[in-house]
Amino acid sequence: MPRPAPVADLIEPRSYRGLDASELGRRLRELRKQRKQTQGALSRRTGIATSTISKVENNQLSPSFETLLRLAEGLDVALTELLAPRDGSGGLTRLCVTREGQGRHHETQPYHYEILCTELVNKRMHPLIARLKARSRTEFGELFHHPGEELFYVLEGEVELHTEHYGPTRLAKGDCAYLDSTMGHGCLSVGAEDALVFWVSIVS
Amino acid sequence: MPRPAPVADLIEPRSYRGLDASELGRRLRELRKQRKQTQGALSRRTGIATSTISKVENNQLSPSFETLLRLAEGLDVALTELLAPRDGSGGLTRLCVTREGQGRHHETQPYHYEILCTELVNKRMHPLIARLKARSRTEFGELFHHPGEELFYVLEGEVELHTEHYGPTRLAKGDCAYLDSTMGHGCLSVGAEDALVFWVSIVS
DNA sequence: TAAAAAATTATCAAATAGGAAAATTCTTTC
DNA sequence: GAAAGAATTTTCCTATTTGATAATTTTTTA
Repeated sequence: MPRPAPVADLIEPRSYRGLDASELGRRLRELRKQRKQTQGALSRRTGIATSTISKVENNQLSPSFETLLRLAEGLDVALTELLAPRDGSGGLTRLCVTREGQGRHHETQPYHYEILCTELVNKRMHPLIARLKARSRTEFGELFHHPGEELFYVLEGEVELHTEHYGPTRLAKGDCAYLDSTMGHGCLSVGAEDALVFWVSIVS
Repeated sequence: MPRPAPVADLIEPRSYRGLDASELGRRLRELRKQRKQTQGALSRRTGIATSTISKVENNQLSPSFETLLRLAEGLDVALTELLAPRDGSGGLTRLCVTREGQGRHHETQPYHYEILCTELVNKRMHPLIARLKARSRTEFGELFHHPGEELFYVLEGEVELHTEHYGPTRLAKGDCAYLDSTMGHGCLSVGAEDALVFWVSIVS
């Protein structure tokens, strides 16, 4: 049975600022106006009564999932676009720099991790540098698997990437791999020295 | 006025596959099981009756926005995570490898890009290698700004990172920076040779 | 500015969601 | 494998949402 990756535990999930119940109406009206649609037009496109649309826009009722889906479709937006307007205007500008060797170090069986930019919480991607200690498939143990995606770039040494659904692949310095983390995966060092990779992971 | 980054144009927006009405139940149950919660436990956390949770899980009713919000909160996930599971949690296992120098090359004024893992669409992160051509702030021109977040790791040379809200920062080989892309930003080479960075960007 | 048209909101009946508790199904324990 | 316990589903009833239509407000036109 695959085990969850230890990184996943170290990574605090991104705090999401979605709409709260009282903002949905404003948001719906905003999108509709943007598209220069009237309630009537939106009603025709979605089959939802104008009276209902009015009540939603005025936060007088909490529409069902069905209704939300039809509204989003009628506005030609993804549901997430309706419910979680991308920020950017939210304007929380941030910057974080980690100098070579100054990350937070963390030891696991097959990898030594140096986790980078840990001062910055709420980031969506999680960069780290991993030194691959395992040198054989058996030494690695069970493959990791967890929700999300990850990619890595080989900085030093030679890597053998093992996954659940593909044959082992060799990667040399300068090579890059991208994979779906739900698929069992794990990296070994196969060169003379332990390999070093720059790794970026995104959860769920 | 800041200009949008040319990378943004090259990156195909992540194709969003939202849930349709009949998938919500399965999705809710999946998340709940993942967290090893019972309907009873989730009920206690959210104040929603187990009977209601059961009906939602079996697609016997279409929960209101209120209820959706409370369910997401009780599961400790963003609403979007409940409603729009990323591919990958859907178990579409994928792998993509790009060998050194084999990415898609793309020239812009301040950067030469080599975009990696382009065969894989629908990925959330976008890795590339950038050679920094600009050597002064004026040569760079307007700072880039676009929705999303990005990080980079210095592979060669010396980098000066300019941003809208922070003073310029020098980065040497092995250093890593993480930033909010909505803030104006741009990198210069300040060493003897053009600097080379491994860059990862995530849009919206 | 008055009248007409369009858009939005209020009203009320019908349909659907949501909760309490009983009934069932699934797990554990002996 | 039966009994006990836990988890889930069903039942039944109340609260809320939804749609049709009427009333109101806003916009357009003459």
